[in-house]
Amino acid sequence: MWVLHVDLDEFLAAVEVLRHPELAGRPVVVGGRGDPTERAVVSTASYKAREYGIRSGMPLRTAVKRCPEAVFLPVDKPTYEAASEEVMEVLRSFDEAVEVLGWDEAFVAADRHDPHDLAASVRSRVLERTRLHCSVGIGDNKIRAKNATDHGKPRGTFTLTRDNWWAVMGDRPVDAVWGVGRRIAARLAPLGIVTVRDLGEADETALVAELGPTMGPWYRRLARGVDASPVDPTPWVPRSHGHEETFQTDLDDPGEIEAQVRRLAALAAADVVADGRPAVRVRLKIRYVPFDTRTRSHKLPAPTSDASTIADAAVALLARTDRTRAVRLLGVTAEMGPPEPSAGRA
DNA sequence: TCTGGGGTCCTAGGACCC
DNA sequence: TCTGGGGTCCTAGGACCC
Repeated sequence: MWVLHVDLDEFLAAVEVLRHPELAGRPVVVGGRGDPTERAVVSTASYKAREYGIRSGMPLRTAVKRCPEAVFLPVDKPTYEAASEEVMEVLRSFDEAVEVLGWDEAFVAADRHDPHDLAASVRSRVLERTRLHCSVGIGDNKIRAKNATDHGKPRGTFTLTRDNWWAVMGDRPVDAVWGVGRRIAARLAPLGIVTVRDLGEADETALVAELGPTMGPWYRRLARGVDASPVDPTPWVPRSHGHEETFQTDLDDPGEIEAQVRRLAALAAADVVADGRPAVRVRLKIRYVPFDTRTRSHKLPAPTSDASTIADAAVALLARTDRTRAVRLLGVTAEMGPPEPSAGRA
């Protein structure tokens, strides 16, 4: 039993190059509103831009310093969503389960003895029908397939199984594993856990002491590449809808802050209405200057899709924050109830 | 490297109840 | 009242991913 992890190469940049062919081979940076003087970060840098050290998550202002001649383009969500949907349709055209992970990646079940032909077919059919290149990780489970893709990029295929897991991953830093980030890596380092092998062979009680009874064993399993979960083709049901904004200029006027909270709440409420499931909780996020972030949340007395109820709840949360400090970011999120498997009693 | 915007999931502490 | 133990709900925050 095999799993493929399909990941588009430089996805946002590649989509932009399709409609601006003259940009092929140039350093292209997609992020924010496409203005490198603004507060925003890189969503995707083309491979050419990466040669200058530009990476996802980097401030645009840093990116433009590294490569002043790069082409900066705004994030065009509807276009990428449409391109993503085309790709996912191609993946579903193979008679296998497809689990979508994001705009540019998905797992595809490969229920056969040899998955390599399927991997090759996926890459060629995606290219033929969408003109987009992708890389494919082949694994004996989802975790190994996901980790394999990095080694296949760009435009390639790589196979990771229990047989070569330690040889390929063992000496890499712990945060090379999908699901282990810089924070966990920093907490593990003092325990002498630095490599993937260190984590996979770590004493479980030490991990439980540091990371808790659930997460400790979970991270150890990740580092061993152990995963029995199936490719799940169930359509995604969102748990929440939110909007947030980092302001180009910090906000210090309370009236303006409240107006912005209402604006963001209206956007979140519109998404809730479009989703067709009422909100049960409203969360306010506020990031003060220079960068410390607080959240306040409130369970609504009753589920609602009413925009003014949601906005009033967000403003009530704002009243529970420090209103004397300058504000860099505001966000409002509406959480829906858990997806209902069937119509229960009220 | 002066640090976006969309999300998900887990943990811990306090309130409250029996 | 010099106060046990278990369970659930709510809230805030942390960590991760693309």
